[in-house]
Amino acid sequence: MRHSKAEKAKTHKRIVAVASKRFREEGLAGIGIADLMREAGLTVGGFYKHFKSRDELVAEAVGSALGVWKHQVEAAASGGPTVTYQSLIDDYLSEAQRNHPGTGCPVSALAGDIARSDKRTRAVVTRQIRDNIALVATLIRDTNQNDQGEKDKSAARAQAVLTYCALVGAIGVARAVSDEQLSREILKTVAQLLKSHAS
Amino acid sequence: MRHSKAEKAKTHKRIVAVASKRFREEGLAGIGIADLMREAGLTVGGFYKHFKSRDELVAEAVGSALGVWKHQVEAAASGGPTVTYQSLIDDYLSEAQRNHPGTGCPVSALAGDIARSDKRTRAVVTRQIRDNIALVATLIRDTNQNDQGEKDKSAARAQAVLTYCALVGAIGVARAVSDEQLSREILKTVAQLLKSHAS
DNA sequence: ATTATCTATAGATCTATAGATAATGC
DNA sequence: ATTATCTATAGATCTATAGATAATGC
Repeated sequence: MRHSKAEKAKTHKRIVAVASKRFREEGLAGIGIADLMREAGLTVGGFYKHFKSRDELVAEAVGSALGVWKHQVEAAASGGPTVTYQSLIDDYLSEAQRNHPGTGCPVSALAGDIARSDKRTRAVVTRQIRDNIALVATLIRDTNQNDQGEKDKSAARAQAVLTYCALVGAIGVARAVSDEQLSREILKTVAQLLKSHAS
Repeated sequence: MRHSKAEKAKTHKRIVAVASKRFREEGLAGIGIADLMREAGLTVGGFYKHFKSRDELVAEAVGSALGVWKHQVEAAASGGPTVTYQSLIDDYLSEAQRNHPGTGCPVSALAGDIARSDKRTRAVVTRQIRDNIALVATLIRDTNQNDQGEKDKSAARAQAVLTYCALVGAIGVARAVSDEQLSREILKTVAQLLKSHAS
């Protein structure tokens, strides 16, 4: 019945991974502990040896989701010249991302829930959002290579803030709308305008 | 005990008004029927003489919230030259709007929940979002009075889509973030860039 | 006679805890 | 001895329904 400490750590990660996906799909209040544990191959009773409360899992799962997302973008960005500001936008606003909130950016899927969450969750999210905006700003400055002054640095940050918000909003609205045509128009239009504004 | 049909209609509106506010504040799953009825001065038992199910109230409350929001903007817009594309942005991205989701745009507060809602709710939302985008496009064309061609019409619509998504995203992110300074930077930056891009 | 509201409650959740079981770790 | 997991359940929800009450509406 009992597992080793190393096994427990693995189990812990599995619970967080399941929660991180299912919270994005169902909302932070949309799935219960029993269902999450079952999907992780466990039963409800073991939950509280891993987390003090449900809210603690929420904070960890949302933080993990944001961390994984940022890590993917960073890894791709440092991997070579194939990932750019443009490709980030096209990827973020793709129909695949829209159709699979469980593996996408947690801010777009959970912004409303996060705003209503406790201090810890919001603190984790705040740190990650700050990093994400900085990352977008870097991509923008990489795109406009001839601009290097302080003025362009703050302009790049401003554009990064707008881009980040527009991405989050566009995916959110595209998912909310039930008309496929309108949904696609939103994704395409926002992607196109964001790309043209940066250059 | 029993009220007249006219009274019942008033009661119905009161329930929808309370739900419309509280859903935006607490999320679509965040408040129960008993609490909503109590806030409307009623008890839980009477609920199902007004709605076939909780989901029916959700659809009606979200639709009502969007309708009221659009009506306010339209009424202000047709009331005189004081309401413009610029003032809409400043109002939407004000700290007052950020701090009071219960009376603000329901899409920014509930986008995630709406995407997970049933067909009826999403159909209502889709219609209203379409109207809202068209409304923003009209305001943009009023701003650039010398542009009247077909080309500018579609450019105005594209800009309206971006603006709408950026507004929704910016309020959502500004509410999620717990650092007041970052939150304010987001609101100010997005407002400023949106206004400068339109002209 | 009909019905808008009430009180009360059935049945289905969901979070958190208690206590048993069996393996790890000292 | 400790502890990671299990089964079982207490206690607090929440949606929806049943049946009573008293006013409207024909």
